[in-house]
Formats: sequence, C-alpha cells, structure tokens
Amino acid sequence: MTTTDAVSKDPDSTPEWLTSHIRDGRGRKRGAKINDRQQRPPVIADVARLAGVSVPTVSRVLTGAARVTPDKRERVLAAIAELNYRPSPTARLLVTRRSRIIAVIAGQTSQYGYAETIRGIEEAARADGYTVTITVVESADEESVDRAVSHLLDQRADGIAVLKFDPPGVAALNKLPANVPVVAISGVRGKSVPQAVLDETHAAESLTNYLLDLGHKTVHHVRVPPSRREDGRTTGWRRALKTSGIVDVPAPFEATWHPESGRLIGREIAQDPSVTAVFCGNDEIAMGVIKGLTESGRRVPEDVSVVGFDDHPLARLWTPAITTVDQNFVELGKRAFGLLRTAMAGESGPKFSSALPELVIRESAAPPGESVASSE
Amino acid sequence: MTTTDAVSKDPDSTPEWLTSHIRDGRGRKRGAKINDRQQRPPVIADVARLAGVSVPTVSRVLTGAARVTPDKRERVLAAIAELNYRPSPTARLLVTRRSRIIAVIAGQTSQYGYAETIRGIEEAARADGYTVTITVVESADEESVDRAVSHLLDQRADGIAVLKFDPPGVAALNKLPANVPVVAISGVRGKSVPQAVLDETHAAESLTNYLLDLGHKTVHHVRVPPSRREDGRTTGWRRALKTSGIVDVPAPFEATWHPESGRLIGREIAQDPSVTAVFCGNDEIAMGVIKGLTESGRRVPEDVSVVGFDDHPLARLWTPAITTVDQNFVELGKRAFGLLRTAMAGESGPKFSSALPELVIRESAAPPGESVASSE
DNA sequence: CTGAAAGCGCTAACAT
DNA sequence: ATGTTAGCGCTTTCAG
Repeated sequence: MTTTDAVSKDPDSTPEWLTSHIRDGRGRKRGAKINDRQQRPPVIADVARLAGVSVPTVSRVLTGAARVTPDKRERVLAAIAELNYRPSPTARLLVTRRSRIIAVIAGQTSQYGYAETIRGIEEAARADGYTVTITVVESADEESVDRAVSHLLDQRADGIAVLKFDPPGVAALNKLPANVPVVAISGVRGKSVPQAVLDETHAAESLTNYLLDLGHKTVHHVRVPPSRREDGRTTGWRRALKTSGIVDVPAPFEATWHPESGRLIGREIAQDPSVTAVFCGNDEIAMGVIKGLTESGRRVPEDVSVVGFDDHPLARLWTPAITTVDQNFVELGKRAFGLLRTAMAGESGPKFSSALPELVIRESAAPPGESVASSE
Repeated sequence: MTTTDAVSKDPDSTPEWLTSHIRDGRGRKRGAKINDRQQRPPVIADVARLAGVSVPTVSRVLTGAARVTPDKRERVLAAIAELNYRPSPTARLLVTRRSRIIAVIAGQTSQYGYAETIRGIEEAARADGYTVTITVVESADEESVDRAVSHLLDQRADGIAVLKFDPPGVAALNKLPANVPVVAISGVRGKSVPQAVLDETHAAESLTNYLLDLGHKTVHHVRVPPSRREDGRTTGWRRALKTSGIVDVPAPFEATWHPESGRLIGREIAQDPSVTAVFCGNDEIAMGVIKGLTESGRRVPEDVSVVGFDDHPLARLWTPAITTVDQNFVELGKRAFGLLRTAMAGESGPKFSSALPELVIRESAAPPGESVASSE
C-alpha cells in the first residue's frame, strides 16, 4: 500500500537514510559557498546512473509497479543505499495527483473533545502514510469561514475531515466544494456527507432517564454552544422528559465553552430550590456548575444532582466524582479517517459510522432530597 | 441505511462527489475534449487561455513576482475567479522548493499545555499564510522516533517546531537534519537550535519559595515525566530548597501524565504526616494529589498545602482553588512561530525567546498546621 | 523486461 | 511588460 515500502523492504534497510539530510548544514552559515554539487540531494537520475540502468527502471523498483530483473534490482537497491537516496514525495505527488494530506477543519482545537478527536484522526492517518493539517475557523461569520475554507482548499488535501461540533464547523462544512472527499464528525447524524458519530442524542436520553429514575421530578439542562438550533444532547434530554410525560420542559441554561460560565449558572441555579437535577452539556461545565452550587451553599448530590457528558479525565477526580457518559473521541477520530479513506478510494463503503457512548455512574447524582453514603 | 440506488434523482444525496475524483485519468491522453473540461480541476493553462495571456503571465499575477499590465491583470483575476482556480501547491513546491508548511512534532497533542501551544502556532502560522501539520512521536524509542521523523521529513516543511516537553520530543529534535529551520519549544533553555521558552525553572523557584515563606519546613515535589534527566520545574524547586539552606532535599515522587497517578501519590503522601507542602509538576497532577489526600482524610490546605503548575482552566474551579503559576502556552506557540519565521527567512534575528510565568495565588496553599479562612 | 519519450502544474531564465 | 523555452523529480505510456 504505502509507496515507500519498496525501499524499506530491503532487509538491511539503512536507518541512516534518515540522517542523510544532515549534510553539513551546521557549518555552512559563514563560509556559504563550498562546492554546492555535493549539497544537492541525490535524485532518481543519480541512482539510475550509478546502477547503470534507466530512470524508469529505478522507478519500477521503487514503486514495485512492474517487475525488474533481480540483477538490476540488486544494483538499484545498492545504489539507493550508497547514495542515501530518498524519492521526492513532491515530485511523486505531482504526477500521482494526490497529496496524501488529510485536512482537518475545526472551530477549536484544544478543548478536550476536539483535541482527542484530532488525535484519533492523526493516529489513523499517520499509520496509513497520510499527513494531517489543521485549520481553525475562528467563528461562524462568513468572512472568517471563507478565509478558513480558502486556506483549507489551498492545501489540496486528498480528503477533509470537518469537526462539526459547533457553528463554525457547520458553516465550514456547508462551504466545502462537492468535488473533494469529506467526512463530518459530530454528535448527530447529518444527511449529505459521510459521517462519524457518537450518538449523543441517545446517550443524553439515557442520562436524563437515569436522573428521572432516581426520582427527580424533572431535569434541568445547561447546554454548551450548540452546533445548530439544537444539538443531540439537548434533543435527547428533551425527548427523555417528554417520553416521561413531562410537559413543562424547562428552558435550558446557555453556557459557553468556558467552565467558568458553568459556575455562574451554578450560582443562579442555587437560588432556585426547585431545581434538583441538572444535566450539563459537558463535564467541564458540570464542574463549573458544581462549584457555583457548592460555593452558594448547596450540596451535590444531596441537594442537587449534577451530571456531565464526555467522561473528561478529571471527571472521576472531581469531588464529588462526576456521573457522566463516556465519549470515546479518539476512536471517533479513527472511525472518521476510515470513512474518509473509503471515500478517497472511491469505494462505496458505509457512509455512516455510529457508536453509543456508555453511562458512567459515579457520585454526583443521587435521589432527590436524600443524603447518599459517599462511596467507600 | 440509505441504499437508494436510484440513479440520480435524489436531490439531497450526492453520490457523484464520491466518484467524481476518480476522473477517468487513465484513458484521457488523446481524447481530451468535451466535458472533460468540467471534471478536471482547472490548471494554470486554463486560466491563461481564458484570459488570453500566456501561462507565465498568470504565474506573475499569482506570485506578484513581476508587474503585469492592469488590463491583463484584471482579465487574469477574472478568469481565476470564474474557473475557481487554485494553484497546485505540489507543483509550486517542486520548483520553488518551499511548501509554506510548518510541521509540528510532539510527543502528544491533547494534554492542556501541548494543545494550547499548538493552537498558538497554528494561529500565528495561519495569519502568515502557512499551513501547519502535526506529527506525533509515540515514544522515545528509536524506531518510533525514526518513523515519526521520516514521516515529518516527507512533508518537506519549510520549518519544524519541536515540542520538547518530553523525552519523545527531545529524541525527535536530536534526529532532525540540520538543513531545515527548526525551533524548539520547552521550559528550559537548550543550546543548539532557536528556542521559545517559558522559564519554568524560575517560576518553580518562586512557587517553592512562596511555600517556604509561608512557613513550611520543606517542600515535596511530584514531578511529571521530565524531558531529560531533570526538567526546569524540578531544577527550580531544588534550587529554592538549597538556597534556603535545606540540605535534605526529599526525593521527588514520579507521576505520569495521567491525573489518576497523582491520586495514588496523594494517598501515599497522606500516610506521611511530616509532609506539609507539595509542589506538583502540573495542575492536573495537583488535582489528583489533592483528591488522594482528601479521600485519605487529610485536609488541603489545612493539613497539607498543594500547588500546581500551568494555570489550567479548571485550576480555579477546583476545591480548593489551586495556587499555581500561569503559563501562557498560546503565546509561547506564537513566539515559537516568530522565531521560526526569522530562521526560515535566513535572517539573523534573536534565537531565543523567553517569558516568565506569573504566580497565581489561590487557596490550596496556606501556612502549615493552621486553618485558613476559606475565602468568602 | 526495459529504455526513450512524454508529461504532471508550475515558476525561472531568457528573450524580446 | 510579456511570451518562449526550460526545467523541478518523478511516473507513465509506448515501443521494442
């Protein structure tokens, strides 16, 4: 598969071919003009000359595209080793018309879920010989999106992965041309392009039902900036309430991505004794909410139950440990790359990949109006 | 699933985009006519033809390398817009030998400091028309490093930024050829290559002194995996102790990057009543340590003071709010790009950029053996 | 099987 | 200022 295999296939493949680039770089600063002939990296013609064969023949052993006499093959390999030759990916790509680049476009990159998803994509891509580039869309306004998309398109990536977790991501997806393979990554199923999903609607429904089953009369919701009018978490929450016959669905609180906003909301919620259960859009917001609640004198979970979403690494360390839903973002990213790969290959494979996050029950939720024994 | 194999009636599903990129390239050599024009991405020759000028003229308006008559210039621009033409970075690279790509290589990408630093690099790079790629070095073992470096080199980046926060990063840096501009990013000053730094040695020293000034007899240290034998945080801590005349510097506890490891250490520390102050390698570890301590019955900061490093967004939300040091990683990334830029330009600018993180005093540290009024 | 010839899409050198 | 002519380093016909 990987085109470089031909070279590395050689049993005594030289690990030095890595260092071949080192040439005398260090000292060149001052002198500046020693014999430049030595400097130039070897090209395929050099190999051909040294091996006494034609350029295409070298190419053949490189790519394995056609068979070559063992004899010549040996000589070529020897020449490659001697010169420390490495084929130029650029020249290759020019004729192949593929860049082996996967471009990721996202509204942000360092938030937990985003960073992990990108990590998954990168791992899968690298294993497959692809390079991944990152482009950030600062906001959903047109100029910002256009600039980012333009930057993205300039890279001529073989495939594009869009993190449509938020409005900038959605906006970017809508601006993408139809002639390049695209995969969308999100929490709810879209329609037009292949998509890798963590079924948060379903997960949110389970989580809300869990709270309801604990005996709470209703469940309030603090949501993170939704990707569209309503994201999966909100939908699942709403659905659970409706299914349980709750007609008066309380208006959700609107948080930002910053945990501190959860804290403010927590303080606000603390003023309303009728609130006994809160489902937060993610764990970090849940931490903020818990902080706001406790610093206002409400106990969690004795007075108010709070649950999060994602299973952030710190969720289990929080006090109380946060009940949440486990989102495997790394695996999500890998699935996305898989989808993209079949799309790039032009194969008709599945265009949709979904996984159901699992409920992780810890200590931040309990029956209403009761005290629970803090585990252990 | 959507297996509507009906030909082409469904307006929403775009089955063609999947196959469009297959473009019948194979047999196109001779025919090359009719609607082939629609399928193939426009190339510079198409623009030239449509604008009624020569190819180099188009190239000139593209690169701005030479002046072009306003008239022709307009026509070229119009043609570019009409065809939605984008120059092939690959073809350009082949001749100019510059890719406008900055490659980032790192041991990991989603940990707070890493993600933020990468974000800073990306922001600065994008603003300057560069694209950034990410390559992860899984571990410091030779094979892993060689593979990553090889992958990196294949990208033909104009410049490389190495996050040498950890052993894989350091190992990668050492394997990089000297003929491509490199900038290292870390917490301690290195020697050979340009480097952007957050002076953690100094910051750690201040933090430790802060604890000492509070009255603690000594300060224990939980360190995250060091980039080399000893990283800046550990050095600064040790220096502060020695400067204060403390001869018996306690052996540091070794944590992993995972906060859970801090928890285990916290439990361990809880067994030793002589420990009254702990300086943790980062905030997440501090959170783990605090958790381990409190679940073992020790109060923070009444019984034990714990401080972290980085000013993670959740540090202020933790209970108690964590005293730490503010590391501006985004700005660090931006400074790194700046250094790289001058290096790529071949200019001789500063090769080193340092910033001093500031102490952020919150609630997790207090004088030993006393109770502090939890703020408000 | 193998070499000669023909590009891939673009920019750099030359001529005007 | 602009068109012509050459490549960049590699893979792909296409003969033989």
